[in-house]
Amino acid sequence: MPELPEVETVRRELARLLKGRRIAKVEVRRPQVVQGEPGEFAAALEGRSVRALLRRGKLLLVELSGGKTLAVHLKMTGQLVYGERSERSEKSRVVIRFTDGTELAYNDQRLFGRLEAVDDWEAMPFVSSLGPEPFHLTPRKFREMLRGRRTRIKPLLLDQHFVAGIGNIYACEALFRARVDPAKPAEKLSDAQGEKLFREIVSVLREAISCKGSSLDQYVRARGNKGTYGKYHRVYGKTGTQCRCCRTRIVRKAIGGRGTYYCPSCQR
DNA sequence: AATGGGACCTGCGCGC
DNA sequence: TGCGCGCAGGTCCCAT
Repeated sequence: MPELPEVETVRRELARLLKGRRIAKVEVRRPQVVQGEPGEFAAALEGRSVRALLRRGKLLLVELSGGKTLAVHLKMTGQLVYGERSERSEKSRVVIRFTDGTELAYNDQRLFGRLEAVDDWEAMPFVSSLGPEPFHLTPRKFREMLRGRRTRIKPLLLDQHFVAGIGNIYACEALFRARVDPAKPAEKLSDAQGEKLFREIVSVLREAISCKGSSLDQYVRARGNKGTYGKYHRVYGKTGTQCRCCRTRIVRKAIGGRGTYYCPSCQR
């Protein structure tokens, strides 16, 4: 799923749905998706109430009473779905039941995602290694961050140590909109290109959030419904369709091992 | 420092 | 119809 816009959507929706609810019981059906001993994981959460929902990059944080936080990384196919007991599926790997009988299910087809109960989420190694949030940067700062970076721009955008929250879809879409070749070394972007790319990153992320994310395969919102940004994708998954600017066919090519969609004629 | 490959998993669509 | 292959929105770890 889940790049910044999808995680942010789930964060906003779960904030309304979960705040104030008290956890009665945590059922770990697949031990490998929780960090540490399942029994300890469950015990750390049970009896606590939901205070707030936060996000850092693609990591979702459920802040609980008594100083604990549930950290959730959805990776490729994780879902957090709130509802009634009957809404569980066979892909529900962890089920968190609240005292009123409603549930938060963690569903995951591929079992890559992780749930962890922590005391200090900001001290998590994953969190302290993250780059800045895109929304906290400016075009000028972003452009300066590209200086001296000889790596190709697209893998750099996907590097969470560089900037947090951008994934494969939004990297491709932002590069297309900025007309930047995904294989171009980052330091070779002109100042204008660097700033343009940053503005396109921010606008594509904002537009995707306002559409509640892109539901291509597994990603769903907090009540199980889909995000609609996929219909606005200009290149991602669009191999063979015509570029909206120049009619050249969009191609897919692996760059840094990841499928990359772009217009070979517009993007320079 | 940067890049490439494999690992972690399941399941879908495609070509033969 | 069935099978094998490639591919999938993420991240980590290792080798070069």
